[in-house]
Amino acid sequence: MTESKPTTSYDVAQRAGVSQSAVSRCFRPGSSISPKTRARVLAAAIELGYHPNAMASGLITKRSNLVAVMISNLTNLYYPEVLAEITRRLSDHGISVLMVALQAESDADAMLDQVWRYRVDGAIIAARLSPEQLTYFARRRVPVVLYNRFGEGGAVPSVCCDSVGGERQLVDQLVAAGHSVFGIIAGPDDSYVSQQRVSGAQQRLRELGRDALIVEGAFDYDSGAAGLRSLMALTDGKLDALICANDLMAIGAIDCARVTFGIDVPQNLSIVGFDGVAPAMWASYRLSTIRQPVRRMTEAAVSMLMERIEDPDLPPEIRTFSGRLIEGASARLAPLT
Amino acid sequence: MTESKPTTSYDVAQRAGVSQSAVSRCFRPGSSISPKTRARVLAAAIELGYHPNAMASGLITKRSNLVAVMISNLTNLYYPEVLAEITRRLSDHGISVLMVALQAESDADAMLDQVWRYRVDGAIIAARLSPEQLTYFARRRVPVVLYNRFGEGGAVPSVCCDSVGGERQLVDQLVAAGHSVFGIIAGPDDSYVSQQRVSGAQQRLRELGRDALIVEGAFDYDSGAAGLRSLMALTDGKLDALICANDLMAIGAIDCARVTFGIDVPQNLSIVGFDGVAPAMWASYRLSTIRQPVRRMTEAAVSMLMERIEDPDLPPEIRTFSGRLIEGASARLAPLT
DNA sequence: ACAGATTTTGCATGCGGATGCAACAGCGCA
DNA sequence: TGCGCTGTTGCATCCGCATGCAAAATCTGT
Repeated sequence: MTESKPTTSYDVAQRAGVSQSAVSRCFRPGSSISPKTRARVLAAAIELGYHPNAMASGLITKRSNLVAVMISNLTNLYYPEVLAEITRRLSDHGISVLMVALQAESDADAMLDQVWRYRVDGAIIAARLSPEQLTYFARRRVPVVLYNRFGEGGAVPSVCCDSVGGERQLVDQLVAAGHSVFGIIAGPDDSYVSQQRVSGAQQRLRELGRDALIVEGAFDYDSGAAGLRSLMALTDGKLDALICANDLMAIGAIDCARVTFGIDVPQNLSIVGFDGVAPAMWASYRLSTIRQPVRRMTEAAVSMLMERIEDPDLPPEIRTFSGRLIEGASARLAPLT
Repeated sequence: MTESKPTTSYDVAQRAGVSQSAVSRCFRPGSSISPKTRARVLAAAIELGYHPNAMASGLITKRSNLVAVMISNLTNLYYPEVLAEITRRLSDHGISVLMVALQAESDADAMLDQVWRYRVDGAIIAARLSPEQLTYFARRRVPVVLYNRFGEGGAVPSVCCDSVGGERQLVDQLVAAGHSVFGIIAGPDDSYVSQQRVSGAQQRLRELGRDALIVEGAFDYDSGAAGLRSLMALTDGKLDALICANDLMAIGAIDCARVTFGIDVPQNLSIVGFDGVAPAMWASYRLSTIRQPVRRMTEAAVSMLMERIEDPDLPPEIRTFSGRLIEGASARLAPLT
């Protein structure tokens, strides 16, 4: 019962009494094949457990039906959901995912080597790549969609959540609720997402005549706690409203506020985040945050990519989605009148 | 600057003034090639931006250098870490990951079709597959390593965390600390992991002359809360010690205990989990749990798989790793004397 | 029933690279 | 200088499937 040699289209052809071409055409939609032969071939294929060899067909069609999904920090709580969604949607298009998990930025080149070797049809990138690395995709005419990031001068198709708008909303409501001493915990300073969110918040605060102290974090739990400690020191304990560049840091900050400082959140300190990850909804936190519309964003990313795989000459396009404010219970918010 | 046609080994050969074979040998370790030609070829390759076509080489060597990583519920908090580790380790072996995210069990067959088409060299499976589906791997002689699950009668190589031992440890310490009314929130009843953990705990409780009420959950936050409510009702509020089949449910239970019932954890109710996910360490929870040694387990999974890719006739083997008890602060524990 | 219009089918070839084999170069030593 | 030996190189071929083209089969209408 141990079939040693994988079956080829020739085996199936022989079994069905047709030519190899006929077998090939059965598995290629749009080819001219009569229903009768088709049935015979399919029967033989099932009987022999035949599955077309994607490498052989890719070699000749120049379509691998592979898309690289590049994600930097998978442990970010936010990305697993994105990954799952993207994978599912791509497979609806008959496309498989070549997973690329970047650890350090340093190994991006080594990982890209893999990507080139497999002649992926496209890539969805939620990782920090250098402009040169992005240029390579263009040079090789491999369509790319960036996820929550922009390419140089908007020259690369992107799907983004409107960070600026989201932060403005948060700031508006924090200000309207009467907060006075604002702090911001940013992400790593080389992160687009962080830059967007921080400058969005900062700008709106200025417009409303407020100011904020900013400390840098690393998008993780610990740096939320550390950030809060810094800000408490800097403000002499008067910190009133804390804006975190993502949920994970907000959660870290909430815990730190309660445990380390014994502060009541949101009574004495309002904390807001960004992303809308699952733990943000947990009863201990009920984080006030902006939830990214992951479904719609992944749907857009995948369809934009597919369009560009069909027609590589489509112009770049940036689709921005508004997040939804989750009121939560970690901040005193008031609608801006 | 837009290179329309991807460069082939022939292009490189011509540029370097050698034969195509020479180019091929430069990229295939162990081939006989002189340092001089090698240097010339590599220079030409870089100049032309050449990367060997993995589909073409896979076609002839019958090695795709792809491994399928199949994961069912990526949103499980535990798996992203596993995925990241596995991906990293595989890429150290020059192997890329074909990501397969199962949503419903129903679409496993459709996903497997992709796996067969790409002629993956092996698979690491952290998803529920039917015995027949596993048999297909064997029939096609595709090595497989199961992650935290077993095949029929131990016939498939597996890497597991010692659920039974871990649960025994937890139970021992709970009993030693004087708890009396035990409850267990299990996972879905078709989950191996859940079966192991629950029966491990249950068995040890019996050995120590105790008993436990069991309710079923779904491994997620909400079912932790729901499970606690059920158990509180069943025990008339006398529940004393709660054993959850994973951390996520334990976290849900803790929140529910505090918020819904106003119970002090661990003063009036001890709650323990299993896995050691990141949120379990957060200050709001400080969950008492068993941490799976993810590093060692993924390392084992990858090396077992690689060995079997080299030699498909290696006998199946099951490697079990002990988890480490994290004392946390969600349960009153006492070392068993 | 037959010419013409329309599928359906098989043949032959090529995608890009790996590899056995034979030809070849370089080297040491007598 | 010449012989044998080790180490390189090129040639030809094949991996499994897709596809243009021409031949064969089927259908159409009269």
